[in-house]
Amino acid sequence: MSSKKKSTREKILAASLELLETGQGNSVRMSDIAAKVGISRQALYLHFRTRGDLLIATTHYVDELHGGDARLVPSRTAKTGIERLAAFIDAWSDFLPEIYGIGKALLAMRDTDPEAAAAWDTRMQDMREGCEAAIMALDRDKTLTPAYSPEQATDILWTMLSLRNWEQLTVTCGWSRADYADHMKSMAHRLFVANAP
Amino acid sequence: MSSKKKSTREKILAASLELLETGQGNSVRMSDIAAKVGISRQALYLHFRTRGDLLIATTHYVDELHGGDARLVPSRTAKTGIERLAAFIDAWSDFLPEIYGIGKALLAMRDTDPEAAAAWDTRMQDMREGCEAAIMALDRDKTLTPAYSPEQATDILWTMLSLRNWEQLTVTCGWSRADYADHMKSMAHRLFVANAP
DNA sequence: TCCTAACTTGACACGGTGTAAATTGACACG
DNA sequence: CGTGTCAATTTACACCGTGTCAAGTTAGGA
Repeated sequence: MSSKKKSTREKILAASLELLETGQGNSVRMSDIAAKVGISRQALYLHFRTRGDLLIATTHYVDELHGGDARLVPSRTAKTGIERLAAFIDAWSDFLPEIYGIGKALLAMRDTDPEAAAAWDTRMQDMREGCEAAIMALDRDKTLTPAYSPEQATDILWTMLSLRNWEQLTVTCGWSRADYADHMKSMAHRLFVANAP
Repeated sequence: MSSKKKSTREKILAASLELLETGQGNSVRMSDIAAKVGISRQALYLHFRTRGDLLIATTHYVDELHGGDARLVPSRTAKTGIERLAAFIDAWSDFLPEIYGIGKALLAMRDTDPEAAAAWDTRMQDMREGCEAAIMALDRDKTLTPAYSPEQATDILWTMLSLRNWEQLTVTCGWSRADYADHMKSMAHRLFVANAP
């Protein structure tokens, strides 16, 4: 933003993101990133303690690039709970493809790197709050189905919207991004809105 | 079954399964399995070419133990599509916990081991056929919602019932197995049955 | 000019997988 | 009884990716 010539640190983050974005997930190696930046593998360790650190920093970089919270604003200004739910799903549908690669990488490290797991978990926890807010808005409007408690409904919505499900539906089942967004909204409506048509 | 003293191969498979069942997934090493059996790590390679092979063989071992297809029989004998859908979800809910560990391990190897990926994929493809059959039964009864095509409905049901979703709902959200089965049935009903109450 | 920070090269330790060769021990068969 | 075979053993090593370390280079600023 400020300086025209990017710092090495930024170049590393950009390269890391670019490699991750192709969906290679965990198979992106330190040497791949170094090669892409045009520096030695060891130089990466001058900027990031471990691979996990670099991946975590990359997620922050993504937030910075794409304005993180800002994109959820429309969902917060929605009038009804039903509109809020739809707006939230739309915003999330746009965001998901951008964090696909990095998410895959962090998820793959879950078992071995607690820090990476924590980084991903806080992100998903933030997202869960959005789910909860939408469900609560429905509840306030008395349009939440009595079939589930607000907490259960939040669990379900949160799970439905997971990165893995997005991957399965788009990559494996071949759904377009529009299909994904439309059907998720339709599903959420059928699942959570009382007396849905 | 036949011989009282298990062959080393069987002992290996049993040990592998037992370690995997604790949900450690990919972090189960060859040396762990060897130690559990009480043989040397290298001896494992006399029975299985690679770690991937061993994991794949372990999935077949699970099938053998738990009768694979047999448990889906009730769902095939259901009278109505609605009953069939519920019976299928019940059967799957019982099966899921048994393949959790091995599934996690195979999924973790997806990116690096094509054979392991293929082994898991065929399994999931079989399961998808069950989803499809249930959806088709609804369609035949004219009780499938017009909101989704049979294929889309199959995609959705298949995704809903994924191992990852089961993991998130039970492990992370703390649902009991009964909660899982009940809510999945309820969700499927709301999503797929026309004019669901 | 000299200092410093960033980066380089080269070497190495560690952990995990997989390969190879020589050895032991048990058991069956002629 | 010997002999062959088969399972399993030990030891040693190659490969790969991460992470560390030491010593040398280069560019820019005081």
